[in-house]
Amino acid sequence: MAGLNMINSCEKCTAGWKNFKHLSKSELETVNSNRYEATFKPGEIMIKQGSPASNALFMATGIAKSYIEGNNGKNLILDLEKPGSIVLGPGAYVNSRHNYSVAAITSIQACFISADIIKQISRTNSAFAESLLEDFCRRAVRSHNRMVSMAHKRMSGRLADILLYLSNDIFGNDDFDMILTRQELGEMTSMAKECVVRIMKEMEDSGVISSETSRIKILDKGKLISLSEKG
Amino acid sequence: MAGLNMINSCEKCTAGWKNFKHLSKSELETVNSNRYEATFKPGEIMIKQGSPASNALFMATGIAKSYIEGNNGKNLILDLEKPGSIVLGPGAYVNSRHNYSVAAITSIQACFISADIIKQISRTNSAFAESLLEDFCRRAVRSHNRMVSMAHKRMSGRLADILLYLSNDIFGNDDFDMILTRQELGEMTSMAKECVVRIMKEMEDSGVISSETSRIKILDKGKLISLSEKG
DNA sequence: TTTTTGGATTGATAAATATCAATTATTATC
DNA sequence: GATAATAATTGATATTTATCAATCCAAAAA
Repeated sequence: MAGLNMINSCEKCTAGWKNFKHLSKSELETVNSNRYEATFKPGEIMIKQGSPASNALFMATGIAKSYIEGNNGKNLILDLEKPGSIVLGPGAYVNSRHNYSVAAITSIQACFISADIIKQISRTNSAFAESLLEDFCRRAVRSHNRMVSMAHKRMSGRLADILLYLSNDIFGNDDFDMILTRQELGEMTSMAKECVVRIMKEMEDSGVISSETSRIKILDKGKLISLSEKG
Repeated sequence: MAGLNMINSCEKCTAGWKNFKHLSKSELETVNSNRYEATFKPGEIMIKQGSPASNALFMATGIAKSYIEGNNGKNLILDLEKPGSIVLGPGAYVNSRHNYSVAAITSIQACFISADIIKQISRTNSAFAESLLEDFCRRAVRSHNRMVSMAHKRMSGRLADILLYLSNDIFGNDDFDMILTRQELGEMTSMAKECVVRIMKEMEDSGVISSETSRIKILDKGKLISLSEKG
């Protein structure tokens, strides 16, 4: 199954899930021989909400979105997934179903890793188990921050939060490709796509960002932070 | 430290955290001899956001609220805590700080249990560690549901969700004391307290509930569910 | 290059929600 | 039980946000 550019083995994987550092050679080899590489084109669904949570998804390259499909046809983007992180939804430990979907934003290389094997190893390797706990907890903290942002802030504050997230956590750069559509930005901030456009225009008019549809540059991070804090 | 009515020892605790069933006699005794009972009056803060996450809080009796204190003086109630559940915020595994506060709604008996001891036991008892994971994951799933409710539903749908939660998950009864103030209902649904009043009045006028300020009765659960689904 | 298609944008308008200012219960305190 | 303090309620109004209906643009396909 190996052979693509970056992924020859878990051990040599340039994206390497940091939790794997807790694994012994033989444990890592177990994972390595039970993984399935896959590539995805933008827009393709990688994990479907409601399907059996039989696999975790390791992100080797590219960016994906985790999102909940609401019952009225609306989506809520929970988070973006970047290389080096593993997507093992909490459903794996609750009802063995994925409680959200994951879809490729960019082209993606990924590995499916059996959830059973991850659970199995976590039963015999406590350091690995603890690192799993840490992963879930980090997501919980982030999820709480998202909730506060959405519950307490008006549109400009919410959009500021997402732009700061993209800049600080996803790209590590104030100048980046806007890989999300206006619609998706809305699904991440709980606002209509038209409102995304309008608020971004306001930000551009006031010199906070420069925006060229598919490219964003943060010109005044201080102002953006203050928009976020003002709410 | 023991001696109050319900709590003589972890082993005999009538509220018993179900995860403790995975503990050996001696592990349970370790927990038992390292717990600190406390009682709280309504309104008292049990865990303060930002403080060191040195203890988990086990709920023996009563109801508490977990809530995030936003920076503009607004609170967001994340969830209610009821007897038998343990409150070990994700911060314990992220930055060793509580990332939300917990306060008593009713009178409460609780035990503080050292977070270090819980972590320690989870390192040697994998079944217990897995049950901890399950707890965190259950909360994550619930948190996702809350996010969808808040992001996709209008006020009546959000309030319907909370009333159903109180009825199904907290009291197990369609007729219950409304232990939350209108303000708190608002902090749970992201709406102004005046709006809570108005929507509840609408529900009463349309025969969905009967409401007497501090007592709620769900008269037509079908309609309430349909309000929740309509969004 | 031309056509097609889906996303982006704009303006006008409607709907939802918050805020403000009183007023009226309720509950707690003396 | 009288009084004070807190919560609930109400109506009027302002703000925020969503929706609708056209266009406009830009990338992909023919």
